[in-house]
Amino acid sequence: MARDYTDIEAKWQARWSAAGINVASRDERPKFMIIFAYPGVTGYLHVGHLRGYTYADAIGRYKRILGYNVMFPVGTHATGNGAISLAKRIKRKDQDIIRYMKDNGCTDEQLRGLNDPMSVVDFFNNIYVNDYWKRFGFLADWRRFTCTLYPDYGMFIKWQFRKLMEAGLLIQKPYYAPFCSNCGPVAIDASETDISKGGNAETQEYTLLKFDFGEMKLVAATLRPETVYGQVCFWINPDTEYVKITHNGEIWVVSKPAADKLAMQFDDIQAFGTVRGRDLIGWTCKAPIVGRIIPILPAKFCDPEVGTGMVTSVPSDSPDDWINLKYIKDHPNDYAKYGLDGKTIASINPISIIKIEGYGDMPAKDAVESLGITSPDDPRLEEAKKQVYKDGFHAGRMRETCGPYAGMRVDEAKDKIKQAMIDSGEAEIFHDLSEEVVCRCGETVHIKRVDDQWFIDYGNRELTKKTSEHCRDMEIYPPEYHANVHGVLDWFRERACVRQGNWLGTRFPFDDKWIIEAISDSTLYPAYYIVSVYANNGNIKPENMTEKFFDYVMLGRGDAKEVAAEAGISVSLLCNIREDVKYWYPLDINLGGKEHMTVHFPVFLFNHMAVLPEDMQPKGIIVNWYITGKKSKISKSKGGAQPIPGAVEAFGVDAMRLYYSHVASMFVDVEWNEEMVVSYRQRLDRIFSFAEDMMQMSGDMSDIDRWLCSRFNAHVTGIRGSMERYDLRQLATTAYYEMFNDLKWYVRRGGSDKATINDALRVWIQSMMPITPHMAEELWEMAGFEGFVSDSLYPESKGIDSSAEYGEDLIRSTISDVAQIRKVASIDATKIYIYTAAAWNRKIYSIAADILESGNGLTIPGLTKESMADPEIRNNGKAASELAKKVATEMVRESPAKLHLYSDSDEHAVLSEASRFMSEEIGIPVIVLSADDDMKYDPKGKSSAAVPGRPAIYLE
RNA sequence: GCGGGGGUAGCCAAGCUGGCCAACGGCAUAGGACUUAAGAUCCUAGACCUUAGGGUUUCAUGGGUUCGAAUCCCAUCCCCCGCACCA
Repeated sequence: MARDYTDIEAKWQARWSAAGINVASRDERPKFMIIFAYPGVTGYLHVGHLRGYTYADAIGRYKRILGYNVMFPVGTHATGNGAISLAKRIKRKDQDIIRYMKDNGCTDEQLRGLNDPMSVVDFFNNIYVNDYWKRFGFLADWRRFTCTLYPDYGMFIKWQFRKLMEAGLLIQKPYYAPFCSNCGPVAIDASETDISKGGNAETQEYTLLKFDFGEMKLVAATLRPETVYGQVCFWINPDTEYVKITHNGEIWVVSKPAADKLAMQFDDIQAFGTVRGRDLIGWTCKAPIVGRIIPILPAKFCDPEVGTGMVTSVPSDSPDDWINLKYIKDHPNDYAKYGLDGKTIASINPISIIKIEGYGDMPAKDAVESLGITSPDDPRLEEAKKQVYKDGFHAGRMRETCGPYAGMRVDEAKDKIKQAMIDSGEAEIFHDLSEEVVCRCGETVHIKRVDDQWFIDYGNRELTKKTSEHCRDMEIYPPEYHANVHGVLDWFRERACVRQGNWLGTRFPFDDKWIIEAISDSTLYPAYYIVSVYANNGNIKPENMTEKFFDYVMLGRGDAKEVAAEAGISVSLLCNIREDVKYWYPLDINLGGKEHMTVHFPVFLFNHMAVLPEDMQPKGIIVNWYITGKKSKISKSKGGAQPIPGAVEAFGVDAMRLYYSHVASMFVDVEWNEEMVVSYRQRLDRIFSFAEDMMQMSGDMSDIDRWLCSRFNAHVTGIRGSMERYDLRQLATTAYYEMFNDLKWYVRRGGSDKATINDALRVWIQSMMPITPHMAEELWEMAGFEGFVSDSLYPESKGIDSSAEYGEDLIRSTISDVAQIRKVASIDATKIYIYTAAAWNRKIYSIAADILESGNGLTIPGLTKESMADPEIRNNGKAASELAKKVATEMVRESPAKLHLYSDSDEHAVLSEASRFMSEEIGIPVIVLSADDDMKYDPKGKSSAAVPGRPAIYLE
């Protein structure tokens, strides 16, 4: 039973390749261009990644048999520092990485070659193409393969940026970037590519509040500038040594780490002295905005590493402040050593500033008390703080103590108060990370102000509007994303598009010190696949790819002769490429994982709109969800996931492709489950054997042949309809279950006609080809069909034979009714009598059909009256009026054609024909009689219950 | 918080432009066929009740719209994801 799928796969992959059916060249057919969002080259992929890629191939294959000229190109994205850090780690023989590489099949010899980033990229490019995509039977046009680090690709990116500049979408402004003093800019993300600690850190915006203290200013950093009206004291860590710095003509006092951080964000910071925390305590300072003179108190919780190491105190709304102030008030004697007298301490009283539903005057107090916090060291203070902040920010209103802001919503007041203080010189803005971030080199990462950072202006109103409008006409799946993408586009603002430091990528064309970052160089690239084939075969070199060259081939700008001369290529080549672009673009489908919904897809759309004309805008997006591991996403960096070569070996490519396609819709995460894959593989085994058996049959035509043809025509219509929506799961259900079941029923019913079987097999194999192409080719060949099924043409439906289907349904439902009666009545029958309905019954259906056709509407009185006009019907009196009533109520929404099936079908002939079959199925002799037969055997008078579609049954 | 998605029978998972739905399909389960046996395969059953093909109650919970709702509306509870220089 077990087949060698590996051999079958290899055989057909080789034949496809030899025949070049994967190659996409311009011709007269309509085109279809599909890509999947290329993966970043960051290591080995696992079985989950192949899900989306497989969908792209299956869709491409389906379009191919519909007669489209399909282009399915692939590439990889290697921009960034992934390859750099991988190469570094291999070079320094990092044990984790060596083990990871070896576990995935990398040999020692290969490892030795992987000590520079480009070797790493080439190594993985090779694996992706050969071990993954080709191994999965993809009909991709391999000649078009490209990678973001190829020089020719870089020329295209430079051109893209020149066009963005031309469109006024490149802007420069200051930017606050995570920065390592050794390595330059670093990326902070959960996968921790650049850093060794702090992947979840966020950049936070602090407001620096300046408190007059003699000629100096004590500077506190706060995330809640709206609470300044509640300031009643000032916290300083007595054990910290603070530094004095000058900035903008002012003298500031901040912690030493804060001074260093400030120096990265302000140009003029000069440190010139120190001041001990304990020396400041007991004095007073003047709070901004309120002008209140407040005492300086000691607080150990002031961390010199956070903010400025000084904190303004708003006990009404800050649980920390509340509990600390309470502690001091309760233990005034402990503070005498700081020169604080009890009277001063006692005079400090919180000021109520924010009204929140469900809280009293002092939200901080309520939060602290409801959690039962009594000590300043309680770790639950963090929770209390979050709760108060959250409730206050979203549900709070400023009280009358807040001057001009009284009555305002807190979220609104926050920005206004902050801005007012900045305008009056009482505050400035400072950026800091929410937790410690450490660079891979060991240095702590801080936020640095970059003045001349380049951004792509995705906030541009006109661009957003045009892009958003275009999306309405696109095919975007799932539909939820089609609805939601507008929101995502609106939400986009400027986005930093270049960076410096440890980075592989294309140099920014307007300033060489910048390198284009990883999102920005992977948005317009589908168009480049049209050109890459000419770069790959050597017809055109990177130096030929001038701005005018791309202007001509992408935008049709300029004069062919002049452009060709300038670029140094022939006019015919130039025009040929231009024709290719006109033929292939726009892209029909860009398929990618759900992680792309908020970043890649929007910028993909924006860049197309910004650079290319109306008729080259993308037509479709499909988003696929993940295959996950137990409990968590199987991550390529974590290892341990099922490696692809092993899985392919164990299950076979087709079984995996069927698994991806059928186990769930595209739009839901699925937990990887080997048993499922095995069960799909078994289904393929069964289909294989069954199809082989069918090929051996050579019987005669019978009624069941009409039925099978009709069913398969319905399936063809169904598949065509589902695939309009790219619904591969429905395709799989039809091809691997419904069609299979129908064929089994056909055989069970004695079907064996060679011609019918041939037709059915042809369509069946074609229907399976998009998902299990290798098996399909094998069967196609065994059945003796010409050429490749991958290269065949899918038929149109030849129509439905509803009377054949009606007859077959009648037989099935009769068998099922018999079974049910036997079960419920627990009768041990020895013979079964089936009575078909009397002719007058059918007449009523016929009359009902006429009424429906006339458009008068089917009603009980209407049908009864017309029926009773017929003497034969009237003779049956009550039974007739009952049936008329039943028909009128049940069939009121049916089509006349359906009613005619009831009235015109010769049920007696159908069931008599099938009586032997039914006897075999049921296991007891079945005798078919007609209610019209006066001489029939009918001891219990059951026959009168027979109606069309439902013969009477008597068990004896 | 903002934005988005979801809760379906033992498990996974379709359906969700309202009626063809007791609800596709798979896995697991039970009965039968085949077999010396096991396995594989095939058929049948599958919420509950029912001695004639019938009935009753289901699609997170509670309301509502409708002749009719898993499907539409409202409220509640619970789960998941994205929030930027990260592809």
